Amino acid sequence: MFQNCQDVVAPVRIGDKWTGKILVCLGDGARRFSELRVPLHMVTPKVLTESLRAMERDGLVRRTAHPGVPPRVEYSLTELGHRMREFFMDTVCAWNASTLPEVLEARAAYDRRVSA
Amino acid sequence: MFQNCQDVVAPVRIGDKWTGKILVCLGDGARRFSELRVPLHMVTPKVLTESLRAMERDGLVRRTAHPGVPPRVEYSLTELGHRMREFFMDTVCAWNASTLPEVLEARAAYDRRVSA
DNA sequence: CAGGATCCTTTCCGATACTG
DNA sequence: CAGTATCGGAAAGGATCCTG
Repeated sequence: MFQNCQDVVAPVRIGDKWTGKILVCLGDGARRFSELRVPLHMVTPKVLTESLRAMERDGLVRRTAHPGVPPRVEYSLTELGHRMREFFMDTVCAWNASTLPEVLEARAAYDRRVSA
Repeated sequence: MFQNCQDVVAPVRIGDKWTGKILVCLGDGARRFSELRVPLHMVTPKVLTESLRAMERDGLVRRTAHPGVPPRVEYSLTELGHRMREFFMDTVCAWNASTLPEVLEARAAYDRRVSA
């Protein structure tokens, strides 16, 4: 799902470590807190909360708490969040992917030089 | 010079803290190590070296050492570096700038809500 | 002049445990 | 379930001093 956005090599980043992936995960609909943790490799609740709070503050994400027990909270993208996701996927990830071969080759060449 | 790329609020980032600014500074020609430090608010040599090394390794920057005493080292953008700079300025910074008002308003509204 | 070496602070992030 | 609280390690970034 994140083939084009692997943070291992991507030089262009958005928000913190999880912001981009959260945008993608929420791209096709609302998700609950626990549902989000799965595609995010079981990121700890603390960190996920921090990322979601920041995104909510920036107007990218909307938090909807359904009353009752057990609690049920859903996160979804705002209109700005959707635009941010499009920009991230179509522009940033696309550009990262397109330049990746050049960067990798440059790194290999550099490493060859310094180790020599 | 960095009006559209202020890292205070920019959600989209490139490389480390100084990468974007270095790209811009080298945009209109080669610069020496010390020359680079000025527009970068006297970033310490250690950090600047780290950033430049990473950019050199990624094939964004070319390092040219002119022999003699005192030493003279010039940094310039590679072709990939120029393309990266264009992408950064025209696409990333432009997008940051265009969404900035919305983000700031969202933040203000959020802060008003939580402090209330 | 162009950095390398050291030390230190800050920030990010993960692990674990607990709660309404 | 959806978090919060606390702790600890790792990494980023900066201050200061030193060197070819």
